[in-house]
Amino acid sequence: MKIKMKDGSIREVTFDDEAGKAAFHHTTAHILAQAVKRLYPDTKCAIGPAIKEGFYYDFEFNFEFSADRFEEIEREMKQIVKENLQLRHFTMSREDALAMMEEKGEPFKTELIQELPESEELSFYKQGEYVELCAGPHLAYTSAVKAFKLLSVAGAYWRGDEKNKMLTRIYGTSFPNSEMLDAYLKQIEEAKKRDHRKLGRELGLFTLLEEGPGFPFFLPKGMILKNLLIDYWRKIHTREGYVEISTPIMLNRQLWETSGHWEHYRENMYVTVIDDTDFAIKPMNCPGGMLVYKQEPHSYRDLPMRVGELGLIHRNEKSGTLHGLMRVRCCTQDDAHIFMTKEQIQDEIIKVVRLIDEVYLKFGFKYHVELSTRPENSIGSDEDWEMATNSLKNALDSLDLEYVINEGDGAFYGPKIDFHLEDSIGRTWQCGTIQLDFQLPQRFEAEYIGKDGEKHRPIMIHRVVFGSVERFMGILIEHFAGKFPLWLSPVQVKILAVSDKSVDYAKRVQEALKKEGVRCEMDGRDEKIGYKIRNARMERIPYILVVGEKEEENNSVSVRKREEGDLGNMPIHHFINILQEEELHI
RNA sequence: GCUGAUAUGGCUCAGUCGGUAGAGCGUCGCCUUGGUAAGGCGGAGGUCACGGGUUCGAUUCCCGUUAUCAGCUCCA
Repeated sequence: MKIKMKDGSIREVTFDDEAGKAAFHHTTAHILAQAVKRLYPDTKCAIGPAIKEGFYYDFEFNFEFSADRFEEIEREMKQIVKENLQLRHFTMSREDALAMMEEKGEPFKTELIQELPESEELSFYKQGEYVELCAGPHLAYTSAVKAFKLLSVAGAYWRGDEKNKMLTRIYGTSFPNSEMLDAYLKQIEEAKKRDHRKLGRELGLFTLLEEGPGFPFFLPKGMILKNLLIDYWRKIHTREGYVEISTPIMLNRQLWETSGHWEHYRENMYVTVIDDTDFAIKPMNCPGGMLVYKQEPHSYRDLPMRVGELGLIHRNEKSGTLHGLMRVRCCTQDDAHIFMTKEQIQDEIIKVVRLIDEVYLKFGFKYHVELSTRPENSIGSDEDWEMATNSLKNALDSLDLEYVINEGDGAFYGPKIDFHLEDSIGRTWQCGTIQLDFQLPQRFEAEYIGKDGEKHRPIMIHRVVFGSVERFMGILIEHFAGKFPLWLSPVQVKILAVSDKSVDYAKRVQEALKKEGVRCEMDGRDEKIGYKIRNARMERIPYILVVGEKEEENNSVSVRKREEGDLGNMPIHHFINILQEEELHI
């Protein structure tokens, strides 16, 4: 297909090219806006870009808009596609453009034009009666958009600022043919089946109740999973030279004033009063960690000190942001604070990046990295911020890691490297983070004695690998669709007795497996074997053992593997070997 | 927090244009002793999220609250 560039040139692209796909979606957004203007002429148009899997367009309607109107709009869009309008590019002077948008009554467009550089000729695209301020590129004709669908409607702030008016955003997607559209819609449906909230209920992992919005309850099987993740975490952190501490959940106001949280994070903190003194439930572990560091004097020989803490933190997150285990009000951070000298910064950051990479690789996660720089609401000197930011940059560069820069998104005390993981429908969630902090050691007057016998100020890294155990579990559940690797499965083996004649034998098999540390359950219910298999399959158990009179005769088990199906009959010890070869425990 | 939508047994959902509700799965009991994805019969289980209002009467209509869902803003 052909697309028209801003300079008037024509390029041949395909839907598989990022640029081609974006132009395709973007053109569909224009078709949507044109249809909306035809149907509801008083509607104001804001912006309508292409996004990863489609497009959206923000409108201001003068009536209450709902998805009931999608059908009507889609019909008009089909008409526009059928009309096969040519998309024509042209430029206009600023004055003419302003006059035109004034005349058309498009205040958002007027605002956009006013902010574009004065000298520049403004780029427009026109299809039929519809004209749009737009840098393009676009498809040459509307008829190329053979298949599209409006997907959802939601509010969105004008220019992404919550102080601005809220507009109505319509999301949709489009493809060169209806087969591709159907395949996409089907894929979305499939992905929804992996939603950790749904699987969490089905597999009995966790629950969220109205009694505690954002405060998850972990059920026995979810607790096994959580504890296994923590076991793994402890194992690798011990190997990497970390020690572990635990600090109180609640500490007095004075501490939070010292750390700066009282001033910078107050609205997210739960506060209570004890003996007339304000106490805050910790939203972060660092101040407690600082107090531990200060318990005794330190020598440069002690550094770097890597101090881990699986800290239970509470944050008053806005109600509309809560999302299953991904966004909660109470979670366990797999935190650690590393105290070190300036010379050790680079090395330590590299070590942490490598550790995070190792862990994500272990689970087969794809991730992307962002470097977040100084925010507006920050503390500390320009020099410190520059040095901290450069240290992070240098570490990433020396590891040859790709990253994007997230301007102004750092913590109030320092810049950070963030690791983002994808959920089942492609939303990304920040998990691991490495934050460099010069401020807290100063505020707490942390010290170490140098080689020169003088007192020096250590530098601090805050870092998490999982991020929060809860969010990581959410990602994990969706990534594996509940089919966890053997070592992580809450139930590794389920033994099914063919009939109640074999229940005693099934129990003996269970005992034998338990001796090897296998987490196994036995289903001795008065049900047919096909039914029990179906049940165990739906529970995503890695190995199912069918045992009946035949097996009892020769002390064997019939093995059914989650991914491969029936493996046939074998002696119990042979089955145990199979488990051990597959990584039964970490 | 904002915009919109939703809230009916443990789960997934019907339903009532206003006259206090139904299915499948699950659960319990009985029958069945069954060999690799659902055997049969029967029983129990619901203040229709919560609080107001309108009405002779509200699960149904209206208002408010809470929670959930999608997105925005914010964030691990």
